[in-house]
Amino acid sequence: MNTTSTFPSVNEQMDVIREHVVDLLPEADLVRKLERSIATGTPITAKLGLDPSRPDIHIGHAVVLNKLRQIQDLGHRVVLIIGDFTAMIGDPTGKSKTRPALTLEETRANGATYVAQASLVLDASRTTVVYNSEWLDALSFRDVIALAAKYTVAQLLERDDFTKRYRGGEPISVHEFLYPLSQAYDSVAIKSDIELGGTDQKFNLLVGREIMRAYGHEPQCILTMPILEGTDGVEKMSKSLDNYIGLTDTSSNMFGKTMSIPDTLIPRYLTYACFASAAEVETVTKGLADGSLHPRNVKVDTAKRIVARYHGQQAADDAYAEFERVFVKRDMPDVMDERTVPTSPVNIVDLLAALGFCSSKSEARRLVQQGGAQVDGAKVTDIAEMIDLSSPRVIRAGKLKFARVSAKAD
RNA sequence: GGGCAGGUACUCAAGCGGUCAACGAGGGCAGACUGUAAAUCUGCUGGCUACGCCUUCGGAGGUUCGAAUCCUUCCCUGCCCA
Repeated sequence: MNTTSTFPSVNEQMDVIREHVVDLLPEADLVRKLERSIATGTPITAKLGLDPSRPDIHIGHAVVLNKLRQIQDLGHRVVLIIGDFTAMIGDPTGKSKTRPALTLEETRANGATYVAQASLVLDASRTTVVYNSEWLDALSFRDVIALAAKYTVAQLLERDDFTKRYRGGEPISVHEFLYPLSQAYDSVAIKSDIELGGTDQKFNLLVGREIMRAYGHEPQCILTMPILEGTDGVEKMSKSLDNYIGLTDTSSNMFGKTMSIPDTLIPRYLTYACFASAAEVETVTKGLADGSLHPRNVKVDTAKRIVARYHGQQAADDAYAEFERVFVKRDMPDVMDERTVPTSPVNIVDLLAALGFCSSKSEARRLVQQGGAQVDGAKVTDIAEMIDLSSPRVIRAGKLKFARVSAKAD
């Protein structure tokens, strides 16, 4: 391996790493690590912990992944830690639906899915994937107590949500206190130089520093990225809130979802989903404020860039054309799911439910009665209407759901 | 271990023997208006073999013609005392 010339200068690296981050602590330590990295020709290790109970990645996660990619492009390496250990335990309180207990197979499968999606952003050649059960399973109860002895309850209560829940009289289980510690122990295990995460992870990342020090390691630096708001513009992007843009969403969906974000979010998306330069974002923000730029056009541009990032420029242009056709000219989409149903004349309500467009027949009934159902572009408002599917018809439910449906040929 | 306060639909939160599938708010969905934005307005928001039926108000029993509402017991949470 080549040595010192492999890496850009410390200043250049710091400029890249610092861009768009919320916290980078402590910068001086990172400078020192980078200097040593250059001197020894050794890449630094950047850590990211992943929760395998939710393997779907969206562009909110991609904010951190993009930053990791930048660090990789500087010549460094990334270690993805799949948190299979905690995922296998689940949440003993049974109160959190976000942490169902997974089997070993599930954590492996989800981990693989996660890595596959993360690879859309990361440079696989500089990425290592590890499972934290590897070392956490090996700890004895004695080890755990020794670990727990290195941190105090007062320190743990500094964490925002712990404080709030404690003050608000809400339950906090002991194992929840242990999670930050186990995550910190991961840092010890892989000797990370820097750990990345969303701003909501800041506390946990900092615990990693303390614990590393307590185990005689050089503490990691921490880097946090903002939590990107979901398409509703208020809540953080998440699968369970269904306000997310998935990395594997189709180009049209990706485009459409981006178009539905509130205007106020455009600069955020431009910055964190497109990694546009601060100068450009500044220009756009100004343009939007003084009216010289139309929000809709800026949003189109943003949507195109997001789609291009994951599907390529051609797909982005196509998605835009499609969007124009369907939502501006109110025409039919060019491509849509082809579906078949077993019987031919079929009741509209049964059809919508069978297609999965509505989760129950009652819901389908409501949709029809409220004028949200169309067949070949014509509204169907009678819940008793029978639809003839001997030839394919285009079924539309609400604004977004389309399918070309025919009766099963066999 | 003792005392007190609680556990209601996606969330918050009313209800305290029948008129309760359960007020209200938020969220969500649909429609109008738009730029698939925001704001606004309207309707809907447990399920079904629908003018009726079934399942829901922490769990299990019980009282009653009838319970989310009363009783017993169990589970869970918070606070205070030990």
